[in-house]
Amino acid sequence: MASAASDIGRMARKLASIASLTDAERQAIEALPLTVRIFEPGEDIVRDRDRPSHCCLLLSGWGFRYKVLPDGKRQILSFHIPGDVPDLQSLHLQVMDHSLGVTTTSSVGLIPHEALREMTRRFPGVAAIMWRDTLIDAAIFREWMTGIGRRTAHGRIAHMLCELYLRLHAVGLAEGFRCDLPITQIDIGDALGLSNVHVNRVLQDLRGRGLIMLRGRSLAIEDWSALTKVAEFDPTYLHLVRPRVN
Amino acid sequence: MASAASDIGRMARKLASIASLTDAERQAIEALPLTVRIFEPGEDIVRDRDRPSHCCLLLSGWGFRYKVLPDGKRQILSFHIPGDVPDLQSLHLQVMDHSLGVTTTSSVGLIPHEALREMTRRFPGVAAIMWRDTLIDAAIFREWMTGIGRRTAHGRIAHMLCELYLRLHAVGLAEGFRCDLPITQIDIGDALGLSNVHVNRVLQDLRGRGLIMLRGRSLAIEDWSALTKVAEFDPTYLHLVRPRVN
DNA sequence: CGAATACTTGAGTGGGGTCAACGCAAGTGG
DNA sequence: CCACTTGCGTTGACCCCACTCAAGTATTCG
Repeated sequence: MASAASDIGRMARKLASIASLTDAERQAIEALPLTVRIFEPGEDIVRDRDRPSHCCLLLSGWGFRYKVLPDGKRQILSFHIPGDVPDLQSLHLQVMDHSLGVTTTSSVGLIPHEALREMTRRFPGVAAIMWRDTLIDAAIFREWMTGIGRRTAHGRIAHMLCELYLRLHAVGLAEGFRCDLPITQIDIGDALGLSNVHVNRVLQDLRGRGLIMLRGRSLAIEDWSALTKVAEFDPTYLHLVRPRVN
Repeated sequence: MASAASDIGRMARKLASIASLTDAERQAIEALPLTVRIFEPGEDIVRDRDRPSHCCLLLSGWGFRYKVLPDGKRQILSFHIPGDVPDLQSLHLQVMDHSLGVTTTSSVGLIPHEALREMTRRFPGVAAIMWRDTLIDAAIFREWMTGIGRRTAHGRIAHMLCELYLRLHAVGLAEGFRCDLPITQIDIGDALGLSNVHVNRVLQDLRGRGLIMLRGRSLAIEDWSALTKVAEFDPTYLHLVRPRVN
């Protein structure tokens, strides 16, 4: 099906942004079987303690991984954009230690573990790239941890905006320092260990200082250089093959 | 060399704590070439931005990974105990995005990337287990992130003590709720996003309430059940094959 | 156009930070 | 074997960043 082929092409494009793919490898990826499902905000794709038999390729919309503490506090662990496979880890960790949800109506392609395993057997190069993908995932966790532990609220928020723009840019989903940002201020707070109230005040400050424009779900970075300075942003940790902003 | 064989046996034991190994796989691991080096506290094994050609197997002592922000603030990302390969990721991420140091005089076995790659080619099962190891690494990052972002200082510290004891126990380095804890209160603070002053006060409180005994570098957990309660500790995220405390 | 959800603003508060001083133990070297 | 140093642990006083609570104002969507 033409639509399915182009759908899974997103995954190839994502992987190509972090490593180089041979034609054979790209074809192997594009031959993966895919069952498409739509998820609505509030719905979980996978839940804490599940034992999934598929991985989820995000085709459109945004996903996020999160944990909920006994007292109801939520920590968002990562945001995911089209092309990402947020639960690739489930290939080797049977039990989910967190949940996976969506922030907007999203289209998700389910890929059976068995198909992925078969591909890694036949194409060890793809296995290495997928391993690399999960390692970059971990590198982003490390950077977030550093932010939450040691950065000010201003630094954390600025840093997150820089990261998201760069990741969107790397897969062709942002250009000219503009992008969609389909997440609420509550989400941002839960991702950065802040209250929504404080997120709001900091965003207003960043707007007031002319660093960003943010209305509704649309972000424009008006002064990239100043924003990266506030964020102390260094993109090394994203391990992109071509880490350019424009 | 007999000593080298038993040294690298630590790695096999560690991997056996998170997955089952066949005899052939265990032998392949034990055949890995190893150059042993001693590191002193304050010395770095690998530095941010390095491009290592070896991985480091920790043989004795404790290691830790960390980032330093421009203003000098330090965030410790993980602690590592004998049997761990803290920079396994460097096999697929050329540039280090953080540093690796030791808290005590430590003995480290350097394994050439090429030897590891050769092993993954010949033993895809070992490759899968090492991949799994890096995934558990990431799972621990997620749990720490959640702690730093959403737990109180008491919860964070209690949680860390539970985790470290369980990991030591899993590789046979702790028994009877007692273990060495060769890290300073400054280290704990830098790991959990707290000041050393506050770490000190919380530790005193935990001692005063009879949950732990901590003198010098030796920890005894006097009330495991109460400590896990304060920590809201659930070991699922460690993905141990046999997650028992005793 | 009502209902829900997100965003905004203000006032008051507290957990944990900072600063500074001191105790104590383990080197270390003369 | 003692004087000096160094690093870690401990304590007190003060304070601020970010939280909580609460109420009001857009948006969005059926």
